[in-house]
Amino acid sequence: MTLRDGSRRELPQGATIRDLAQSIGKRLGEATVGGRIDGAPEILDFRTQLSRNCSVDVVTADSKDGLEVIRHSASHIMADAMLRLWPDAKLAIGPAIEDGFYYDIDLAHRITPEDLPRIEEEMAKIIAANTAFERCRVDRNAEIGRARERADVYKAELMEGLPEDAEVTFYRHGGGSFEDLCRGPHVPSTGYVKAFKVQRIAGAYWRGDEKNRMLQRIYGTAFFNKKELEEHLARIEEAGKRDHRKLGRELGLFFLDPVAPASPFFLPKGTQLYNRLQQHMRELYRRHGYQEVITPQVFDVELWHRSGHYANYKDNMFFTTVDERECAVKPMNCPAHTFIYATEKRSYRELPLRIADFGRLHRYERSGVTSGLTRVRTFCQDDAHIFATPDQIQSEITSLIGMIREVYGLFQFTEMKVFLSTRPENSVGSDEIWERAEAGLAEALKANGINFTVNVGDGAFYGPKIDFVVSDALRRDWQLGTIQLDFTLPERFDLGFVAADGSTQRPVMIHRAILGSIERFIGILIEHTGGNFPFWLAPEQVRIISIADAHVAWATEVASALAAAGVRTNTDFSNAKTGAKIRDARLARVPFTLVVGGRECEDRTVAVRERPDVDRGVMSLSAVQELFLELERNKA
RNA sequence: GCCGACGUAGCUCAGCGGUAGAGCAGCGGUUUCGUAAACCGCAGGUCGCGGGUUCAAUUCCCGCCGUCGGCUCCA
Repeated sequence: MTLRDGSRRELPQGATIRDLAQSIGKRLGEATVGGRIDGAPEILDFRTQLSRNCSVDVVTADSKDGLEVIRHSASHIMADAMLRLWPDAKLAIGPAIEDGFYYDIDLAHRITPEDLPRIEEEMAKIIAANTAFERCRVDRNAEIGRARERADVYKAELMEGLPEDAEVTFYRHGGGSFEDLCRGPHVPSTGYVKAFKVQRIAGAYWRGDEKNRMLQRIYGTAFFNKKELEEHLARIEEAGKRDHRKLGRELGLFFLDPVAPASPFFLPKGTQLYNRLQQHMRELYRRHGYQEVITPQVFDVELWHRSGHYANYKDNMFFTTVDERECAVKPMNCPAHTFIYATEKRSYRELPLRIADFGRLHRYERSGVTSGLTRVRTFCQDDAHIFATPDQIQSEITSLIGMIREVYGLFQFTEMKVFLSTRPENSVGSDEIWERAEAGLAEALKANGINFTVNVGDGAFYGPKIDFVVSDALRRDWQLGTIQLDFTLPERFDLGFVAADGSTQRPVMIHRAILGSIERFIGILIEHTGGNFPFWLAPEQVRIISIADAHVAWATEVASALAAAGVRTNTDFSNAKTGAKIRDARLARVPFTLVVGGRECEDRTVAVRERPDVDRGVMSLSAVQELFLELERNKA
């Protein structure tokens, strides 16, 4: 066998992954929970027999892959615990997921939060017993019969979904007291699950289909050790503190009200942030050859029939009747931009034509899916449509990737994942057009040296897309930017340009957004920064605090000078104690606090304090002005 | 939309079949203070909305609306 590090080992015929690990060291043997053979993606059971001349990656409990095995085993243990508490429960599925695991069960008893500690107690007993996870091959048809007899419909259905000749395996623990249909792998024994928590209850449809019965889903998580579990739980708690809905209220940025469900009201501070972001994008547009337009809000429904939105998107649209004409509020800007394009006969010399629009969009979202700023019914995107010749696609996408990297870097989103989404079921356009578009995007990504994952069937109805997903400070993923290629709308709206040879040709449309929606981006930014926006974005950049009434005159002079220089300044001349005013400024996440007391009045200076807790010492008025202008210039 | 939980003062939360409470914020006053909360007082609520049960409902039941956690969907 060959090991990951390239070393080779000889083992007797029939040796398993674990034997191999044992032969290297006793501790490695014990830590082994599975393995990979010949670089295959699946993790195999540690009992898997090795064939001759294979290469093996040993998966140990403390690795990332091992964690997946631990979590999967924890989900079995949780299922066992629930069956002990409610013997009539029917098990559906229980996989390991990103941050833990879940198990879907069908149970007459409504599980309540009070039940969770009971489930944990049962699980602890099962783990303390430390019984082996045994793997057994079973006869598919016999097991389907057995499951049907017990009315174990979910397992029966799962097995029926497997091919006739599939190898069907069960995993047992507790000496056979619990068994479950499962491909595995699992840890050697229940005692390997050393740190777990049962977290919450949710509803979930069987097989994710809302036509099916709703099951009860119990979420939990497990880690290699207690310390990692604690860290994870602490991160969840920190995320709760940074929740943009909570900070949005505390910082006076925005609020929501039932009079307009899922439609945020932006307060003056939130609006400042909103406008500053837009202003930044406009600066970027100026450098990249974009032209901004303003387009209507409500259109005759005929437009949406023509664009394909009515057929493919009407469930997400708002309709209204005006002068007996049926109209729809725009959910996207693209059809309007085809009209902008078509106002003139276009020459190839004008292309690429880049049309940007901060138009307000409305999309009807089902009541259960809306959330804070991240999923709303009215929003605006940093939207633009690029009308280009087919051979300009590559260079436009390359330039877009550059813009995207620049913008995300500015907000310190350092990790970026890229997804290429292909043709969905509901779509318009010919196979040939789709193939060309998908290949075009893939090529452009490759040309830019970008690693990407393909999401089959996840494209927009008019074209394939590239999505850009960033990781925030708490390692949560958010989709921001998108680039969508569209050969269909230009056809539907019969757009053309005159080529160099005098022939009329069809342009391609590139739909693109970098921040995504401004609303959602603000929500993400609040959580990413915990409300500590960079100086250039902060709604209130500086707060000036007087120590006593005698200092108000000089403090006012400082405030006026800064305000005149364009710095967003507030004053706190209330009769509270200095400590209390400092505290208020901190809680408001104001980047700079200038304290003015007797000494400062005398020297005509200010005492500068920078968030989070840096004393910048005493500075002259001109020095702080220079500092702030510098920060603004550098977008720091 | 579906499953579950929740909805009490501007905010965070307590209470509970018998006239609704705290802290913070707000307002008035005292204090003029040097880097994370001075002190005293006042005011603030048809207990989400509608119906039902009851002598009596914020409390129990039903419906609706909204919020939260998920499912599905998605910028």
